[in-house]
Amino acid sequence: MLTSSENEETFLATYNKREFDAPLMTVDPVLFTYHEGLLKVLLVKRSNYPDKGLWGLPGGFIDQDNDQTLEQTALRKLKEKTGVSPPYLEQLYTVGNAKRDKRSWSITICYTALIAHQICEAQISTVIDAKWIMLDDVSNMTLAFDHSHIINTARERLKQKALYSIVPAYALPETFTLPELQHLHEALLGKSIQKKSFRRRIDQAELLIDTGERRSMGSGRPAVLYRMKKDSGKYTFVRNLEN
Amino acid sequence: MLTSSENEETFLATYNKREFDAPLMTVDPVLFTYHEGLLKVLLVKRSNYPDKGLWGLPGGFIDQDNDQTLEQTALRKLKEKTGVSPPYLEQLYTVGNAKRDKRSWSITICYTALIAHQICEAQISTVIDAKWIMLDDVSNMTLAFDHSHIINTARERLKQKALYSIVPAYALPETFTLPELQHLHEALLGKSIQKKSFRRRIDQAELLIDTGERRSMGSGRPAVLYRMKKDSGKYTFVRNLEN
DNA sequence: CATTAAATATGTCTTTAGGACACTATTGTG
DNA sequence: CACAATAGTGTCCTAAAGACATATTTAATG
Repeated sequence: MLTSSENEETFLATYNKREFDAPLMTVDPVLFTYHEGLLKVLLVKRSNYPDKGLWGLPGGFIDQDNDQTLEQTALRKLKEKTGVSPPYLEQLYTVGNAKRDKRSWSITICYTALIAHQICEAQISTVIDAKWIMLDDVSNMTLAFDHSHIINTARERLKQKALYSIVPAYALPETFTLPELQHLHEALLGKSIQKKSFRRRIDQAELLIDTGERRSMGSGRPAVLYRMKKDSGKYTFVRNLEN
Repeated sequence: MLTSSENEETFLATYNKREFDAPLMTVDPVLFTYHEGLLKVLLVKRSNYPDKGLWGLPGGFIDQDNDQTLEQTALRKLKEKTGVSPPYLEQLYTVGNAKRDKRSWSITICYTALIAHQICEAQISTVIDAKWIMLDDVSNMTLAFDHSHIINTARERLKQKALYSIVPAYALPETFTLPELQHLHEALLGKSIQKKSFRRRIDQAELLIDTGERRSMGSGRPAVLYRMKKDSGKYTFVRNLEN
């Protein structure tokens, strides 16, 4: 196909013949948050064929008239459900094959997104078709399409990031304490971290700003509240080799 | 769209109306090799509208009748040009926006691929529309679409991999020497590496098999030929933190 | 055949940074 | 005021990379 078209008119004539079997094209963001010591992911209940009634990712089709980029599609779909745009959005990977959707060949571009629970709590609690689901419960649910697999991949990638960056901090409120961040990392890694090592690495990388304020969690010494240096665009706190 | 379709028939009726403006969908592999101390990338001369006559990536449209997955599309396109399937193929990222192709909204799923130069030298030299281009020359060329940017991204990702893995070794023949591998890594990183550190890390990770053979490059002590442990599926040679 | 040049390979000391864990600091509570 | 609970630090140990000198093995040369 398209072997002999040499100008736009010829191309369009040829291409339109192909469109009858153009693949399904969607964008699927995996939005994580961290609240009350638990990792959660945003799911929505499907109202259409196929897999109607099942829970799945808050994705959808690209709106070619209004979305200029794939990221805009991801943000638009998230805003529909949460009311806001997440501060962190990064492309995860793209799945495309003939089997994942019973309708036809199907492609979805997946994103990992992070947001503070408090920012969208109000909006989400008003709609009945969107919910935060504990990540540990997701493995026991039957989700639409291959969304379980996509969520696992996103979680695995976020786990890797927890080893060398403070990207997970975007799942926390704007200000947060180091113990909070450490617990989030421990939840992602599935094991405890040496407090001293964790703090040392973050200190040396100069990724956080001391707000001067403190927060007390009941009894015990209050923890210092930090804020991310967002201007730097730098998240990693382990050295590069061979520098 | 698709808000009220509840079964396959309704869906198809609705979906077919959308197809007139379905986005363009392509797969674009960036195939690297390393030969005579130089990094090279495979480019093909476009024979069709748009950007006819410009060089670009050896990509193309998904063949829904024959490709079962996106990887199969990538491999098929590479095989058309090189005659073989590369031993390393990994998804890079997906670009999708309204501007990258003058025809319409366009999406391309990009892959990084690596292959030994000798394996496809014969086939490539027979066709006039495919060529190995030195990576350093690519920045001075005007390529089709946003292919320059895609190649830069692929190179940057491969550079990162050179810091902690021996994935670049797939750009070498099946057996290779450690000095060869080091020079390849140095070409990717753009600076010299401490020989001892490099060898120590690779030794400890046990990623290579000593073939027992040696290869002499003119004068000087011959270097031991190694082969990758392919069964292990393990490429990284730096420790994980918090293990 | 001895010497040298060139390349591969290793020995070893230094430096850096994370692991372990004891210790100090600051709060609320009975 | 003692004590529990949580936050944060001091310090020694260990692992691994950096730096660089040294040894090894080959081809080339006179």
